Amino acid sequence: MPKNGAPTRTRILDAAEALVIDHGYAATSVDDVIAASASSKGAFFHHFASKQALADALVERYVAADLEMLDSGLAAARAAGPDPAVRAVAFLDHFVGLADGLMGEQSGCLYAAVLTERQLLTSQTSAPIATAIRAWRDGFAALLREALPAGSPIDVDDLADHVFVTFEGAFLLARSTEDPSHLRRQLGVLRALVETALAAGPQEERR
Amino acid sequence: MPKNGAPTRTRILDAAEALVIDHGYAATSVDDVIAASASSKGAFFHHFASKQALADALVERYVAADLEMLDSGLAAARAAGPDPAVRAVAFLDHFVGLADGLMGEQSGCLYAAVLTERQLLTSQTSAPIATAIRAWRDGFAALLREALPAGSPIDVDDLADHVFVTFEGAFLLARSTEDPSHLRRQLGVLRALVETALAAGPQEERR
DNA sequence: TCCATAACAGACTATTTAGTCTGTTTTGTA
DNA sequence: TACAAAACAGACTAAATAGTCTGTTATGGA
Repeated sequence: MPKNGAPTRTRILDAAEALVIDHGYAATSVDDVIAASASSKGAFFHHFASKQALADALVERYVAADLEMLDSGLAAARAAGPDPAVRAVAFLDHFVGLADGLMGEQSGCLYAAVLTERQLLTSQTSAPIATAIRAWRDGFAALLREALPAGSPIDVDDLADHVFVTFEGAFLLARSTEDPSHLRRQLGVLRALVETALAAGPQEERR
Repeated sequence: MPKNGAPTRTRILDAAEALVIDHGYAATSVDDVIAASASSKGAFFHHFASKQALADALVERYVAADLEMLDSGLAAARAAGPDPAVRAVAFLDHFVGLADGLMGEQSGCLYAAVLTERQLLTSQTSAPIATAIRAWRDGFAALLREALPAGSPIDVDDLADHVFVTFEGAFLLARSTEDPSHLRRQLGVLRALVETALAAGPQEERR
């Protein structure tokens, strides 16, 4: 029996992730997670010291996957050619293409669930999320810095943060309207707006 | 004593709103609300039949205030002059101006708290939120329809929804970074992007 | 001037919840 | 081939939680 506990741990994490994204952390009881993962009290507290430790592990795994998704976008941008504006738009296009697939699996984001509950904000559980947000900003800002016309009134870091803002806002919009296509549509809006902003010539040459 | 229970009811709603926005609905106990509002079990269940009924009243009041804020933006747009593009940008400018004030009072949005918990989504509590989102979309879309250049690839409804998306995304960003200025900054980004998109001539005349 | 009732106050209860504790079953390993 | 320990299984517990119930008090209308 003690050959390998990893599959059980993964089953618990999978069930907990789905439940927390859908119901929220406080509204998800340990017994709910146990039932959904077909495990037991013993199994749960063998793998996680507390419900808090589950939250930590959940966020850690989710952030790792998120950073991989960021990297795939940065790779797509580099593969789009040498032009900075084309690269920046390709970065956004990459996620427009992924959007429907992301919403198919589970129609929500763990970040939103964690960030709306103070008990998770104060307990270092959310610290990796702040790191991920920073990575998305820095990654896209590097692409934008070379692409934005000189004299643009738009702050590069703020525009880079707008990718995260669009993701999270679109997840909430999709939940309220029960229309999962909103993630793709909102990322498409951002793509179109950024493309126009990058196409606009240097501000001082506008007539 | 039974002169008027409205002040007590308001105190309970005020305390509950702050707690739910900060901690989430499930993480806020009725006893927490009672303590924060300096009332009692008797007072609470005299004014609200259940915790669920509190959530309903909370959302109803919040939506009413939100729709008033929308109207103030539409009024500001009309007051900005006859030019459709100027009006649309003035609408966004209005909220850029309000942003820091909104974050000062309480650094979060009830919508995000409600939309992340399934139990509130299934119980009609969140229905007024969907109505409010629709009102924001329709209100801003009407302004945009006249202002967007012919042949723009951007869907008017989706761009209109992006205001809600920016608000909610920015609230989450602000909570993660503990920097309340993000609401103003992200609304500023949206304003600048929309201004550029509206300034871009009709798509078929671009060279 | 009553007195029905709105507006509370607070003890009490049934259920839920996170976490504990005692066992049991397999292994990898000495 | 013992055997220490990982990997569970599940009964049990103390605290928290939503909601109830019995009072009490002060009005405003008949």
